[in-house]
Amino acid sequence: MSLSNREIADIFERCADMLQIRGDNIHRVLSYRRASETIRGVPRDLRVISKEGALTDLSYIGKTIAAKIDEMLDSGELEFYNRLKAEIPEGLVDIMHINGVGPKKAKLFWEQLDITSVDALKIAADNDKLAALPGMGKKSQQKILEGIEALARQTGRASIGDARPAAQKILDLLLELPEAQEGALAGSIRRGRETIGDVDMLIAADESGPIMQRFVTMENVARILGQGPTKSSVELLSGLQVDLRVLAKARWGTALNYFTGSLAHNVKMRQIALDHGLSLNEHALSPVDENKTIIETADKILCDSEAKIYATLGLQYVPPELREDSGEIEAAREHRLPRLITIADIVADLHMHTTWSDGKNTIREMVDACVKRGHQYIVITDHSRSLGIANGLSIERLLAQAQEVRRINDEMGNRIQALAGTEMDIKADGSLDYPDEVLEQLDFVIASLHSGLSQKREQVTARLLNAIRNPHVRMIGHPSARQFPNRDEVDADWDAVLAAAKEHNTILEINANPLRLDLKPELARLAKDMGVPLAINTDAHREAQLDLLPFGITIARRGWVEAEHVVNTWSFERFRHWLKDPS
DNA sequence: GCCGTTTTCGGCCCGACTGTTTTCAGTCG
Repeated sequence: MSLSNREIADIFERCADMLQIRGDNIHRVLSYRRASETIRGVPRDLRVISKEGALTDLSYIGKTIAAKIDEMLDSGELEFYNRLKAEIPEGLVDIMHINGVGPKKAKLFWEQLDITSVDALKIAADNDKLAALPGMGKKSQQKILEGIEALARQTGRASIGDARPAAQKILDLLLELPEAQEGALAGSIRRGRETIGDVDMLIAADESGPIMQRFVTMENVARILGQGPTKSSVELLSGLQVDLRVLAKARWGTALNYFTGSLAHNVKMRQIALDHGLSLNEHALSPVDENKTIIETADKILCDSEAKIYATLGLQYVPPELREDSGEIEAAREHRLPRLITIADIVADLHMHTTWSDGKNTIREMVDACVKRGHQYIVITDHSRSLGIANGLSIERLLAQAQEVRRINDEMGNRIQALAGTEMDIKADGSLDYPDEVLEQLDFVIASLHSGLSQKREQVTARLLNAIRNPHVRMIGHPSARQFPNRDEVDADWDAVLAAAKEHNTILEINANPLRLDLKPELARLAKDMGVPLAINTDAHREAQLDLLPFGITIARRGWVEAEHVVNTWSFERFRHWLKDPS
């Protein structure tokens, strides 16, 4: 019984928590945390990487942790973890995840009151048992009760599709105040993570009081987690936590950089700053002495833009989406960062639905909506006959729709090119939903997984490969079929899928719908590196969803993707020519 | 436990806020 990447990452994270409760060296704890994060970001199967003997090529995976990974891959267990569990009750890890409780408090409750579960902690707090403990008090006890309630409310991370607009609304509200000079979203929203743990935002102002007051008294605030002159935190009724920082405009660059993260990127930036004899924090770059202590008498370097920080440290400017310590610092040092794709590069949308299947707008309405958005060409791609729940098209209806699309295309003249296509099911048995003689009558064929998503790896991989090898299939839609928050990606051999896509020049989609965001960035980056053609599409089921493209662009940028890799940045002439002769 | 343009040892980012203290420890990001 072997373990998946995610299970291995989870175990290392729990090891880190337990080591921290035990009071181990914090840097040893951090090593396990970093290893866990690295593994979460690895798109390939650890089993394969292990066979290649390349585990220690991954960042923060050394000999010791590589051996532990191998142990888990071989036996499905980790002796080290089992020993820790015998020593430290696992329930303490859950206790540690209560807001306001860290390793020291968890250990205190365990040692003093023999508390080893969140339930037991709640009972102790209800019975006023915590307040008398050293370092505790009535307020701390109350905070813990609130933290336990918040834990129950939490539904995990929010999707960027929900969090980004909600955060922008709050920021816009605060920017109406006369004191607010400038504002920006920071943190994982600015980096474009698919899911958001909490919201960070920044406002430049000389006087913070009125802004903080407005912030904590917004009508959708459930409780105030903290309020100070430079930093305040609230929990919204939706359960989302929002942190606001207010600072002077002259320090905008260092502050925005610091609060955008990621943590790992910041750590490397600080190291590089120290190499330059400078200490980097959210306020400034400050000269340090040989003990790395800030020289208070020396002039600090204030940065009102992020560009100034990177320039001062001899680095190319790093776009926020790349700031994950996944090679961007090294590339910036050598000035070889990619020219990331932007929304302006997109000239087409190759995946959308209409009332012919489960869409809400007619073909003509969608075509007009795309003209309005400036697209040069689009493809109408309704569902195929097996997807009954989505009113999938029979062969007769499919061919009738193709005629209708071509008629409308003629009507449109040269305002736009509308092509006839399909989003065809890759059925559970691996066969395709329409025969070749039907597919050859269409301009563009997408093949997608919608069923049999929990099949074994060999089966799913075989289905994807069969679709990729079909000469009429030009694109695989939302290749991993994941959906936030609940549906995991399918288990497939992505090395094999990417290699086949490269060989057959089959496009892999980056689906822009915030529920999907699929390919995920890590796989998009692998695909790009291999030269697999990509496309960024909305999969719109109604006109308004045509505006979801920016979410797909963000994902592509996180995958280091440039415009050239994405076929729907190409002119219609080039695209049409490529369809005929993809080599 | 990881890492190296200070490379096999000796480092490892740093400040704000809170609640408990009465100068600071714990937590968080």
